[in-house]
Amino acid sequence: MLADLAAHTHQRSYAEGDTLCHQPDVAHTVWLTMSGWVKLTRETLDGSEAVWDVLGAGHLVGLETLMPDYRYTTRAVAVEPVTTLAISHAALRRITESHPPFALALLGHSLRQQESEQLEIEHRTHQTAPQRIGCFLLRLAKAPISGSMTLNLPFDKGLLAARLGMQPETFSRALARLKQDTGIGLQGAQVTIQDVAQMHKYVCGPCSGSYPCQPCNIEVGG
Amino acid sequence: MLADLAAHTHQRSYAEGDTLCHQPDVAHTVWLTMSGWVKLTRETLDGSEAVWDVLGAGHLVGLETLMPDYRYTTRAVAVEPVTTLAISHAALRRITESHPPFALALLGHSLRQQESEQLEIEHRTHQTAPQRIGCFLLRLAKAPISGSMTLNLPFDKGLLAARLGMQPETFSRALARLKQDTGIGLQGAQVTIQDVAQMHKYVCGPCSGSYPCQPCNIEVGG
DNA sequence: CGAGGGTTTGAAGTGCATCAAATAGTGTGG
DNA sequence: CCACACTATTTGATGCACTTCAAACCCTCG
Repeated sequence: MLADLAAHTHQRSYAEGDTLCHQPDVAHTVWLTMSGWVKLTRETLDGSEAVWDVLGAGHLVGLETLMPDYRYTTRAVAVEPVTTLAISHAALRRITESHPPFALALLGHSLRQQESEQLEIEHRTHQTAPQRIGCFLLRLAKAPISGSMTLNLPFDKGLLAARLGMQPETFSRALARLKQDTGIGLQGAQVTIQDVAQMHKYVCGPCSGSYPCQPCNIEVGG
Repeated sequence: MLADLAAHTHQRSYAEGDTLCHQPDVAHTVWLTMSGWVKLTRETLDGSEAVWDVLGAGHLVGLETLMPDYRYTTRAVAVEPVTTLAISHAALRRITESHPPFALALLGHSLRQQESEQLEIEHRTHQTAPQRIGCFLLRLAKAPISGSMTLNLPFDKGLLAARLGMQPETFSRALARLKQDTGIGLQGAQVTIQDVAQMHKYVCGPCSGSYPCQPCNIEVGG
């Protein structure tokens, strides 16, 4: 089975700005991201573009196309140089339908993804902008329960703002507010969290997820 | 296989206010709703309760428990008298693992559910309160592309407000605003949409979903 | 050096939440 | 059948968070 899958999978790279797939197209490929960031966007009826998610390494792009009508529901664009494993859509469907353990693994993936999306709704509904940024930082860092740590914002602030569902101006002000409220250090794209436990307390009150907020799309490796 | 499933499934009814499952409990049952409304809620860390969804007939409650650690992620409470098919969690897992077509069907269900949740995020992020109400009405009505129609709000306005992620006061004002903007008729819980096409135009601009907004949890029958 | 995109800052406006209170509606016991 | 109690809903007044429009600043790169 693995051999079969491998036979229909090829490594493929994309440069910054390259498009993996367009929103309403019939699927030909499903990707497993290996490195780099991929932006998922959707076009709204009134013509604007909404950033849906930004995926790091180890995520599947286009899995929704396994079901009729086999069309991509988002556009995927490389935000920086990206390497992927490109899996033939037809082969993936065939293998999924013929190998029960594989289908079960995908079911598990899908259910976990759902949990992640439910948390996303909680975040957008109940967290303030500074809290959403802090939440993102904690998840990005895979932060331990306590202590301090330094990390770098993984892509530019404008995109991060869109990913968190806010305007760039709001992001800028919210980050300043977060600094004021929790004493984080800011130096360009570098952020230092003084006290992870305090940040958690500041951030996680409105959510139901137990910390650390497991289901997070922003993960490097996996 | 169906016989096996049926052997571990029993019809079960709940009165208004009865709890089907609690948030962090290990699963024993998965329910298929047959009639009545079931409210899904989550408790946040700071102690308040957030309404996650309100399910009509034909929906699965607790499917997320198929994956480790086999715990319910929400609390489910009957909002009115409810009838369900209660499926043994152990049996469902066993059948899912041993019957590939069944696993595929669940995978399909899960992927569609994901699509539904993605639309929910769009709604909460980009629609105004009046638009969210209009969107709900259109989906509730399985509205045709044009014409007019009358329908009844399926449960009380306070719960509906929570389901749509807003305060009761906001709901009241937003409904009045929707009347002013689109000329709907209001008489208690009865709503008359004068012009479905116009309502669609008023409501759907900020979303990417094609109308009619298919993935909707509020469906009677299924 | 100059152009252009990313980022910050300022000022004003919108939408929703919150607190408070009035009103409508519903079920109960008398 | 009515009065009461209680809840659901509406209405008013105010505040906060985020958006929007505008402009300044900064930084990189040709």
